[in-house]
Amino acid sequence: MDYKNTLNLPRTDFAMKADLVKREPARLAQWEATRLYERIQAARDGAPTFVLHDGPPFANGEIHLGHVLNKILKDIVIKHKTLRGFRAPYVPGWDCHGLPIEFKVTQEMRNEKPSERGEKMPDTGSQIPASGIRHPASDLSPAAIRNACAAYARKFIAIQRDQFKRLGVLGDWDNPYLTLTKEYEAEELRLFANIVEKGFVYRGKKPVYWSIPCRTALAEAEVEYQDHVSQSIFVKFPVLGHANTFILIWTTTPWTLPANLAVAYNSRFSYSLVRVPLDPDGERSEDYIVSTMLLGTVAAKCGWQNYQIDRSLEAGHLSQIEYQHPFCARTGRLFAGDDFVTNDTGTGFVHIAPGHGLEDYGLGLRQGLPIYSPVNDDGRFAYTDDLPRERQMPAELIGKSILEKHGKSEANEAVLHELRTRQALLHQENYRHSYPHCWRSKTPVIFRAMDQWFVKIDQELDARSQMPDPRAGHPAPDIRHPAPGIEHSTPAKSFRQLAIAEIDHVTWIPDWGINRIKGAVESRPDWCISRQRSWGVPLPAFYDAAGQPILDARVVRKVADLVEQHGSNIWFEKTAAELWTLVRPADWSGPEATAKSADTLDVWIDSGSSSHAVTQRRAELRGSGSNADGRLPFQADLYLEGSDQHRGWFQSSLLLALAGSGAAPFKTVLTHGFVVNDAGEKEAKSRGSKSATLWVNDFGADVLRLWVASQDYRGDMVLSEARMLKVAEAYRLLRNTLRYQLSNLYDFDPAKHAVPDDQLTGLDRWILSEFARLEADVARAYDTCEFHLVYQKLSQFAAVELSSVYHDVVKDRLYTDPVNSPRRRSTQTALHRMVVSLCQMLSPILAFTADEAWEFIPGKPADSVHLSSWQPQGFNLTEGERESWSKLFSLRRKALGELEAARQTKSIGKALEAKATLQGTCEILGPFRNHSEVLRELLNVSQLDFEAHADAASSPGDSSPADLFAEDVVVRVDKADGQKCERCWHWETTVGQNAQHPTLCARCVAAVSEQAKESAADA
RNA sequence: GGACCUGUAGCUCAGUUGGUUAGAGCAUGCGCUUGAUAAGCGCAGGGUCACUGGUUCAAGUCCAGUCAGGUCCA
Repeated sequence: MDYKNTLNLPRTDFAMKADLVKREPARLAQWEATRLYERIQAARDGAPTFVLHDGPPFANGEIHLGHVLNKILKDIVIKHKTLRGFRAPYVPGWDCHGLPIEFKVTQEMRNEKPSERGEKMPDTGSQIPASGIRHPASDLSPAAIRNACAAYARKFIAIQRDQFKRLGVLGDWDNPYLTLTKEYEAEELRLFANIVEKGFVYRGKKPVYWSIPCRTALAEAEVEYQDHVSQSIFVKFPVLGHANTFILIWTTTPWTLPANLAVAYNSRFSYSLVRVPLDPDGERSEDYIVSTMLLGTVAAKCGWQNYQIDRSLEAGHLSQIEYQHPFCARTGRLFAGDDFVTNDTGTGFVHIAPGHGLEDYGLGLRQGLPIYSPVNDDGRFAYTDDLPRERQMPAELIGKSILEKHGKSEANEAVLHELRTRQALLHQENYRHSYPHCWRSKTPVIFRAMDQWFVKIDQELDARSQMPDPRAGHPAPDIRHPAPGIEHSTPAKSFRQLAIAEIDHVTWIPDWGINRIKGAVESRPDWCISRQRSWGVPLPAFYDAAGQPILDARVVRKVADLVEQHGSNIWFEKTAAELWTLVRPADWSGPEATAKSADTLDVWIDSGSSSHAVTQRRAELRGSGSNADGRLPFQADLYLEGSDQHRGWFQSSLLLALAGSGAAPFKTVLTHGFVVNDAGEKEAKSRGSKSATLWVNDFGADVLRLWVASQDYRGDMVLSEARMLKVAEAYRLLRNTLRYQLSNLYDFDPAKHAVPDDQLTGLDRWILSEFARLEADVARAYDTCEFHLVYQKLSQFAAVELSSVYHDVVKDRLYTDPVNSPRRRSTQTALHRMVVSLCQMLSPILAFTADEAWEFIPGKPADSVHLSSWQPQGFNLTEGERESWSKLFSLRRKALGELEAARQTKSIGKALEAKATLQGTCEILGPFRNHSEVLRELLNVSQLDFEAHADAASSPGDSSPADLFAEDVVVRVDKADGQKCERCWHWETTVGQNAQHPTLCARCVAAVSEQAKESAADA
């Protein structure tokens, strides 16, 4: 007889081989077909909400690993919150405007239809690719560019959406938010109107990056740093009232000298007045002021011989000095610039041209200097209205071009000539450094002040910008902090201070995030929000006949209404007069508009407005403004992005929401690091890194998701082939754990067979108590968003408590006990509880696999694991149980050692061939004797014997009972008695005693007979 | 160059308010099993806790500096 058929061997259709690359798309299709996301939302109707607001990726190109990391982390959060019973909607978004798209599109348009776009190619004066952006001097109409950009963005939105979905990210993919929709643009303009109304927006002049060949301002993202050789020069600036005395300034941009209006020193440095002989006998000499620290190198470079230090000068002296510009008819003064005047190169004096540098601009602004930038759009010297013409540069310089050709520029040469003829140039050398270049033309960019629109950060808040505290009026015990309103506490002086105060009302994870955001807000200059671009939301300003700007909140709101109806193209399609007629307030008393702004808004205004354009506008996201969810209408519970967004989206969102509505748009902000390769370097396509989609195609989304969960995202996350192979190993461990449990539940119906807690066997009670601890740990790790701990806890539990202990031990009872034996059903009860909860705990991470396994659970509580809710239940053992398990496991460790030793000497193979004999005093052996069958199971041996010797022989003295175990027990391993039972493989002395079943042990004879009886009864 | 972050076995992570010979899983090696089998079990090896100084009776843990890597800025 083949007794194998009488065993309850495991069965399941849950495959061992994951085949994720095949299986996942099928499951995805099933989720879509059954509208899983919508069903989840419906199932959570009325539940407490948790709103994670999606930061919009740029709708440009395929997704990369950074996107993968970010979206999976968000999805883990959403799925976890859903699992815990929250209604956690996820509305994905895309950032659609901006130069990268506009550039790509205009390039394509030019390449596609060279004949249709007119033949006049502006003369750029250098070898610039014809495709370079030349807007506003463009030959393409804004409307045409905008339509093409929109199509381009939508194309990539579709591509990215499918790639995100493939990762297992559930969300409202049919209704994402796009910054290009008219609803979004309208809300953005309404928020902008609030900010205008409160007096935050002004028109001013500030240096921006300017690409001469492309004739356009560039954003930060559009410049790239490259090595460049500049002319480093030391220039004599005559000190007024002291003949033959000069400040020695240093610059690497000679062409900015005509714009010089001041000189900066460092008030922490010491300066020296140095007398330098001009001829060998010292008849004639000149006095120079330089930094004492740099005196040595300056002297060496200038070839000074026999110079003497006359005296030292401190900040107090320097601030008194006035100097004569070396070749312009004007004078200037010295100011402290401690932040940027360094002691490592130069002379310790930096020449200041407020129209040509950020630091210069800042200093100029503080000191009330004009933002003087005598350079035109072509990059040539030109007079401006900032200074009387006679105080500006000599006429010979006008028209000289700054753009370098073959490393030289007319403007630099002319300035150097000017200095040489006046004997003001003391030293000149090549200076190699990294310098910003235009990403298109590859030429060095210049800093040039232009009229731009700004959001003011530092100016004192006037009455208009005082905002009612949106949190006022609610007792709001749920809101952690007292309201920050100006009227409620010490008045904040500036918007910057207000923002920094508001940062304290937000939870930052990890906690150092607060330093990053504060640093960003503290150091940021006024926000330049205007761009000379087509692909963006129009900056809804007008100009009157005198060229004075008109920006009025009522007008902006009317524009918003127009945009809501027609889309923002209307701004570009209609004339200024037509627009003005449509939006002019009835009671308008200001000057009439004659022109409209051609600027668009910075894309950071786009994405930064999403708190209002999305969270507040969409019903499923909107905060109640009450204690129910503790959220204001535009507030989300969580923003989750890479740490680079402290300076980006976190900041723009914070500033806009605060300026417009008086509070931060998020309650918690969580940030993560970046994906790097094996060598710890940033992953980049240019380095030949494997694309995100390839990773998915090679390993499956769940393995990629497990990789995300496996590492601490607070630091950088290493992704490599080798690492993924290891994660795949861990995946298999988890999958097999689920498979083992499912395969032993094939005949289990929880409704019929579940055993109550108090009737479970000791071993099952033990594992359930361990499992309860795991659940508590995992729940805590999820709550604190430490997913790597979830991964560690789950995989270690699967490996240790389950695979090497419980699953291994329990096989015997599951396979060999009669189907309905209380012992087997007890164990199945435990397995069933665990597999339900394991699937749930894994489901935020292994979104596909957990749901796949879920299908095989008998009597599962919901259709999909993602519809289920998880509430960890405790499971308490009695104190006595705890104590005895602790003893039993300690003895198990010891016995396994002895069994291994026996295996080494080949006296046994597997443990079932062995008989273990415990030797010790009666007192010590007592507790083990009471659990002898449990212990035998734990050791997986066929027989367990006890040999007590006299207590006196090895008196443990006054040890407490808890100490009385393992160490004092000797374990002896022998070959088991009797013969191997064919059915259960135990060695038993009862084998051969039954005539009908001569190869079975007594226990198996009973089991077989019982089963035979049952099947007879069934038949 | 500045600000911030990270640095514990080959890999991923623990390491509670500083307190005995620094832990776990995976991987590796050697065995066992072949009724979870492209599975499972056991045992073993493997760490100057990045480096250097300091505080302390005692430092992976606190302080300072250095190095390497990252992010953001210049």
